[in-house]
Amino acid sequence: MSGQFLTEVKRTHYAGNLRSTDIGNEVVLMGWVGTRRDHGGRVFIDLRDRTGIAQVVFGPDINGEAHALADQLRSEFCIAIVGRVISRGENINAKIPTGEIEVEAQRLQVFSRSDTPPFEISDDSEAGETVRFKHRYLDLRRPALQQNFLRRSKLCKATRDYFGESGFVELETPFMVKYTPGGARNFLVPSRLNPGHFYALAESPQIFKQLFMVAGFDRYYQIVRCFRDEDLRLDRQPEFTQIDVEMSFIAEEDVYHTMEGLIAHIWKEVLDVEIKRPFARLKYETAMAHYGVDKPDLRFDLQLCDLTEVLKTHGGGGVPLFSGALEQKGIIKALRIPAEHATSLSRAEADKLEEFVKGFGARGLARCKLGENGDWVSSPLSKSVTPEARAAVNQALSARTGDFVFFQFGRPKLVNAVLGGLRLHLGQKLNLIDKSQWNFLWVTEFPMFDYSEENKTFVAAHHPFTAPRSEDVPLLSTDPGAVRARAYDLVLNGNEIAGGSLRIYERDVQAKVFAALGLSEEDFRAKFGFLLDAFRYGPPPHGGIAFGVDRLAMLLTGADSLRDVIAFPKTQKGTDLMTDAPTQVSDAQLEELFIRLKGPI
RNA sequence: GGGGUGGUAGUUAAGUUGGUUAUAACGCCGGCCUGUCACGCCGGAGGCCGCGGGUUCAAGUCCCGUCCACCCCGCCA
Repeated sequence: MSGQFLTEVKRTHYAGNLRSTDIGNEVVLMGWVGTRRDHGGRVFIDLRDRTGIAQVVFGPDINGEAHALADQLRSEFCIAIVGRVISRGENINAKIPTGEIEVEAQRLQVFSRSDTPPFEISDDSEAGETVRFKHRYLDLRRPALQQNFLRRSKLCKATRDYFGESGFVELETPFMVKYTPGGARNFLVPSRLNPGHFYALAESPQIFKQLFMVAGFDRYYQIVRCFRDEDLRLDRQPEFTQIDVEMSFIAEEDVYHTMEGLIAHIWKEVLDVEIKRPFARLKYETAMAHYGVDKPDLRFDLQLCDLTEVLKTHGGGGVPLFSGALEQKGIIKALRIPAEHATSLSRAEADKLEEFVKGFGARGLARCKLGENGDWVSSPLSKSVTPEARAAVNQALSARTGDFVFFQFGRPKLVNAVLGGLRLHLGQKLNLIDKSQWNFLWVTEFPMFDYSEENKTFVAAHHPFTAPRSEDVPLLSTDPGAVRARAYDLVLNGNEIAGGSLRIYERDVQAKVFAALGLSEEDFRAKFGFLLDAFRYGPPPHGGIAFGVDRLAMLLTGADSLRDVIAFPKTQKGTDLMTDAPTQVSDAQLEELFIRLKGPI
């Protein structure tokens, strides 16, 4: 019957688009029943589609049959309305865009009825994520979530338009690829045709996009799904989407310029916001020194101060903890909270910060408050510190009366993580962040290698095809830890939204990098032989970058979680509450794959 | 792998030093209502207190274990 209806009647308007200019028109709307207000002789419903809601009114004087049928309408019934747009006269609802009009229902078609939904389909709904994810198709009916996905769609369209007009070629790469060691843990896919052999799900199209450059496509992009089997977070899902880009015959400036253009285009198209270019830049080393992290949020200006040298000259300043840290070649850094912000930080709250930093693995959080005359009050440090050291520290910090100072000492990695985390935490807690800003920042000159304490070797910080800065190439054999890479990240308001590098295309440089990683050419041949082979045939200089689409969407929509911009997200344990994936499989399926489970689980 | 928070009606929450029949709001069902838009009024139904064990005369409440969800650290080239 409803099929017959649609051969006769077509939708003429979306509900949310109706305005007073439509008054007098016959319209056909299709959508879902929101709230229902039944007054007997007048029945009102809110008809919702993806554009918004319009009020529909039923009455015996308008159409008796429709009015009688409207009595049965309930939440989330899927219906069509044929009616006339009329003015609401005095009864305007200023809260909704369609509030000046309503539709007098001449005809009501019920396509399908609905069970009572498990939660209210509304932006005011207080239902938790667990129940919403179980019925995600209903959750996705909520206007706020629909707006997120409409915006995400605009983001993708803007991206394709920009690259299309800039001479980029959209190309696809395989998801099922060869397992490559290092980096993120891979999801594995067993090969039925090759028992005992496995594909990996691509953690990124990295190597394939480089091969596109070897092939001569010159400028490539793709909006592509990537897979990483690592622990999840608010801003991390096991499958996520990247805007993947690679270009030939370029240097860093070409990447920066082209990607700033992309960002500006996206912000203009999606938000109608003009983004100022060029973006600010910060060397990795400076970012770590001043902010303790490689993705600083520069919307507020608290900075860390390195006191290692100052306290060295004062022999630890009389503080046993400091001198102990210095003896073990640790560093000492401090975060100063100026008095005007510190006043809103009560003693109890400052105590709580100790618990906060312990989450980062800190033993504790030494702190002091600057009293009159620069003395340190309410601090265990005040008794032991020498007046000379105290004065020197105060000067290094430019500390004034009423300021709070937090100290951290020990291994550089820990000190920076703790104070960087504390800086961000206090920035939020003390309301120092200007939320109206879009603060873009290039972080440049990342180190080539991290030292792995576990394996006692250097490992690639980005990936092993990242080009070193040419002046640092000699250091590859003498001091790998000091080699800087031609790698860059794009940071927005403290979120890493993109990362990339120029790649190695010269055999001798690649060999030196392998050597620094402690890998023989043989090792690498086994793992990346196809890439090395490809590079024997005239590889162009090239480089690229990849953006996290989900994070971009999250920032563009103001969503609190990646889960609000991914249609069917997974829980923190990687399960799908709607489908129950992952599940166990039958013995027959395992048999076919030549897999035996190691029980019991 | 580690730390933390939570789990009570369809939903969101309250539940005191362990003590009668486990509350509320919204939602739902029935009735009434011609201007509501958080409609209103009258009536009603609805519970494996996450699961398992223990302590006790008595457990939503205390103890142990376990599962699930969320947040953070490690991890994410």
